[in-house]
Amino acid sequence: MAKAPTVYDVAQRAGVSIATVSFAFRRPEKVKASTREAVLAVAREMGYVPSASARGLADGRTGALGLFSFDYLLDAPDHHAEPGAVPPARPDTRDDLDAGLNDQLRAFPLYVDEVQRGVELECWRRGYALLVGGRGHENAETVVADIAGRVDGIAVFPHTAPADVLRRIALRIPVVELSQASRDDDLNHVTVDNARGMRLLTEHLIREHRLTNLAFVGDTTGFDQQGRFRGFRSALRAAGLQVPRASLTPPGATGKQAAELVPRLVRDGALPRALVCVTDQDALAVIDALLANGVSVPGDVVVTGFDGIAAGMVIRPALTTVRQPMQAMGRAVVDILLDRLADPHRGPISRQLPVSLVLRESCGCGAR
Amino acid sequence: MAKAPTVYDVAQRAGVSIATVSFAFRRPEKVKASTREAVLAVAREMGYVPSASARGLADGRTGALGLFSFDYLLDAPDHHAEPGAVPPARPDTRDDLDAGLNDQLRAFPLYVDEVQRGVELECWRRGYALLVGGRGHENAETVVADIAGRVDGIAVFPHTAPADVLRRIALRIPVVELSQASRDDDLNHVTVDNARGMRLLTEHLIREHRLTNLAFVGDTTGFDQQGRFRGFRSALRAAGLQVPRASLTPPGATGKQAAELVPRLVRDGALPRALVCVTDQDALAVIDALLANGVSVPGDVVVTGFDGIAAGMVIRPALTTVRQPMQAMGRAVVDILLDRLADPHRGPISRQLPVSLVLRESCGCGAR
DNA sequence: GTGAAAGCGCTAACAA
DNA sequence: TTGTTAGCGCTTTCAC
Repeated sequence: MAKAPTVYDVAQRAGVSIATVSFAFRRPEKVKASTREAVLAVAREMGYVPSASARGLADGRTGALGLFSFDYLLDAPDHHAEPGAVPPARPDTRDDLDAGLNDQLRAFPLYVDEVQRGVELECWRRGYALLVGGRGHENAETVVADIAGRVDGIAVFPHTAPADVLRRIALRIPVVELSQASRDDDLNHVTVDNARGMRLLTEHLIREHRLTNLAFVGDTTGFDQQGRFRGFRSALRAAGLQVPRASLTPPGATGKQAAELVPRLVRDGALPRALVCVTDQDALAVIDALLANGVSVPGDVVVTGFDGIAAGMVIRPALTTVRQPMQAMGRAVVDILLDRLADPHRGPISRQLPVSLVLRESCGCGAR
Repeated sequence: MAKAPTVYDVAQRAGVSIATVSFAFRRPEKVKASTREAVLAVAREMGYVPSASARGLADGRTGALGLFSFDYLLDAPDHHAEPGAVPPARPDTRDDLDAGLNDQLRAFPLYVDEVQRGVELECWRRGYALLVGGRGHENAETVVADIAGRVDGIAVFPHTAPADVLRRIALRIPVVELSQASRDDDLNHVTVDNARGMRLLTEHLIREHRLTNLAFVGDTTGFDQQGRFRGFRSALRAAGLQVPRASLTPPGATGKQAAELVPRLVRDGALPRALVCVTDQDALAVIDALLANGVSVPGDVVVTGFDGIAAGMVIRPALTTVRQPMQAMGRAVVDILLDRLADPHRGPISRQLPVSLVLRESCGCGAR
């Protein structure tokens, strides 16, 4: 690994000053065409690659945006394998449709992946690089600060970093959080109309499927989840139905906990006619548990989700849900970040993108 | 957006020198506990975030790895939408299973996504940030050099950047290419045994399904593709069957071109009994085209792929293929990069991971 | 049109 | 244990 050639090396070899080398790259119009050609030729020949660190230091911008993401796949089957580990030598003839629902669904992109895809594409389109970080085995606070130190703006999923850390970071660079805005953070936000989406869905269940006994499943801790629960309740209230006070699951419940709810409800004969889940992932886990307990979906119990992840269209019965425009949300994140970068005096920006109902089999619509 | 506090600000406020501030973060053991606490407290209070650019400049390392990727999704339906564009207001009741195969398959992760996932997870696990770039609307050469200037090591997919650009970059930082090694590049490589995988698959078709008239479909330009074609041919040769000289498609053919092949073959009554495709994406396109032309799969024509992408287990008939351990390949990439970083004197590393046969419906195995 | 030189914020000798 | 200081490679203002 040879030492990298620098502006000095190029300048010397080309017989010009370092300023000219720099200008040849950044301000071509300020350099006579012939000198520019000569400099670029020498640079190419020497394999000169400008140091982003030096440039970032000099002009105060890094040209990169950051995304601090989940690592929900950390416990995926493949994860703990050593990089060089040797899988079984004989052909894998196992039918992967029998491989267990969870493992199977892990093969599909989830919410964060879809959003990340949008962020990536928009970053590249606008000429920015994207620095992605996720909390691995380390301290989230350290990692998010580390990323923040490397970029011109950063996006975070909700509940991934402590609020005060984000607040401090937001003092220096624009931060977009992918959730509804809370009271008065200085962050920018990209979100959807959670309440409306869930209200539309609930109304559909009530009006089209004539359901009257609906329960809510999943964590309602975050702002978005609260919005969804609110939408659920308002639809029930408007229809004059009984309005549950809370989700069937405790605060902070995971999909696993949602699934564990099922056998209890079955045992107690307390299954409602519909289980309205706060996310697709919860819904998929619930459907899996219901089927495993001999309960038919949507025959005995209707199940719905929220997000619109790909796995929902693969599972049987296919999942009725509320689709968030995940990729567009990722693009909006970048758009906001660059807006704020272009005009630092602007206040926080919040963008709410529309949701749409996706009616499939699990509510009783469509082909069985 | 306030100006970011620097070491100087923190040092002044804490009444110490900048070296002490720096040490408080990087060499905690070199600073008396009480001063360290005090410094860290001040830093936290002021919202100090160290500048990665400055650090990178000073110590010559950035703490990030790079991945230069595809953007094969650039023409996805969602792509050209403006970030704030408003989708239709009414519920989306369309059954997305009818939405067109291609749009549907785009919802699933492809080869590069799976590999990228592995790179991400391993980077995070080892405490590195990951800078991802893809060729957007810009010059690939510029972009890959730009990324290279920001990281300690970089991984690239084959054919994404000109060979001489890579060679120059490899002079400065370790580069891993995700393909079989060519004659004598100085790059590191992560790959699979393409020839063996394709030979196993072809042997399966010959022995178990008694097929004798097999053709190869897809681009054979790259080293990996060549290996697959070689494996295909060697299986045919060993079985005493006729060995085609070339792929049915011209060099550089895309999945679209592979699909366009189908109507021609149908019209000419020249359909072979099996179409062995060089990638899953080609195979999916071919299956789609066959079904659209009223040809049954695997009844009339057997189709196979190579890669093991998720879409292959969703399509009907489910795709028989050769699975690459994509996530493990991503992890291996990072492993190699960090090895080379730790020992710069080491020569290029090539790691070949094993493949496995995945027998599903499209070859005639399993449930129809 | 080109060059000299002053930083950008941090790290790590070396001094104290 | 802490402080001083010389870079790291680049951008950019100001002279020439």
